[in-house]
Amino acid sequence: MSLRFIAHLDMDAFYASVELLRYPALRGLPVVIGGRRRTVQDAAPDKVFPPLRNYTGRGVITTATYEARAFGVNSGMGLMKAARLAPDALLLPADFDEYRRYSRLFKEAVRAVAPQIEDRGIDEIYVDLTDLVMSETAGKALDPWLRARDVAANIQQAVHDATGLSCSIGVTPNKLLSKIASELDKPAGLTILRESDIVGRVWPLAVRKINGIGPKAGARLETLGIHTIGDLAKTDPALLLETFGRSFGAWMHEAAHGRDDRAVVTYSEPKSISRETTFENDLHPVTNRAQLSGIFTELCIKLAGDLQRKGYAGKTIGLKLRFDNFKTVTRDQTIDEPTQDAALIRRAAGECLKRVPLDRRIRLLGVRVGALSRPGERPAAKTPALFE
DNA sequence: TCTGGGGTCCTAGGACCC
DNA sequence: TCTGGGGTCCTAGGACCC
Repeated sequence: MSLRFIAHLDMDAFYASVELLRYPALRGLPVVIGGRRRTVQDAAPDKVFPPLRNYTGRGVITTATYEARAFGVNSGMGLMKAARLAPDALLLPADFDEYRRYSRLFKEAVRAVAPQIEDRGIDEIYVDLTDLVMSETAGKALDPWLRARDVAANIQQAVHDATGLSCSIGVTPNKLLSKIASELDKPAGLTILRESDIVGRVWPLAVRKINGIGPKAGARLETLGIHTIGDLAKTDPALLLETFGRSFGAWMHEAAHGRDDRAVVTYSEPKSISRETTFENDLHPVTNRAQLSGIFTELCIKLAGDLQRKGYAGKTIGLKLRFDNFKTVTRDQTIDEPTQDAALIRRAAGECLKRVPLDRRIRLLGVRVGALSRPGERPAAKTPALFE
């Protein structure tokens, strides 16, 4: 594949930064976002947000300001644990509508500068800058990497103008490296990595910095004595294939050498839509049957609403249960026709539930619809030819 | 005092068809 | 009775990501 210029843009402490725009007095203080969702009461002008120390419940941190992160708290951490580390940090409820609004704003601002965008969730995107960079430098004695840096700086400025928020950008020849690069100089960083920088800048990093190597694979690599990306790059590929399987092992080897030819995908259809909820207290399938049933039906109604609003129907209905020991089971069932109807979803999910042994308390219940199609279109109608 | 909610992708076995 | 080689769909679980 010929040389590309791929950017990864990551908003800095996104949810927390949006809240600081609304509550500038909190700037400079340790603040975490998490727990329950924002309610109308939270909008009161004299609203005082409580310190973490008094928190009870099952919430986790979705974002923390850099001042809060200094106490060792981070995304995904239980709020109870975070309260021990940073008792004086302020806890704000999450306001996803507002974050989505800012998400649209920053993406529009980027699109005005560079239109080839791949969505990676609410606060990050990949941007393919290749055409922009090449059209300006082709046939001229300009270093395309300097041009790429200028474009990235323009994007950061455009995002700040549109939202008042900062972001960090990495620009490299591919998505894998750009994802790593954007993290190297947060917040408000702009990091350029060329192929010749891999050994010096990427190899010293922990293997977990590779997007796709998570807690499990990271731990297994540790036991093999492989700590850094450089260690991984120098590992005999045969050992990786043996330990992690043909596909994953080969991918790891390529990733460690900074090789990745995935395209920036500017549009994709959703594969599934789901709703799930964790209860404040674990519920017993017999004793709390009525309550569970009510929550179950409500999830199906919300899910049906999501499907209708987004214009999808699906024919694989899935159920998810998490028990008090955190063990998770799923069941699914494919029905004859795609649906977006709450009652039909509820019925199919109810059938799934009958196939799960219920001998423990339940902490989470979820419903999912997959095999999506747009109603009106048949899902790739397969009319089997009779004689073939 | 553990561990949210919404997703994607991969693997693997079995059914079923040609 | 034993022996094939695909291909697709369905289901369950798990790793991983934001």
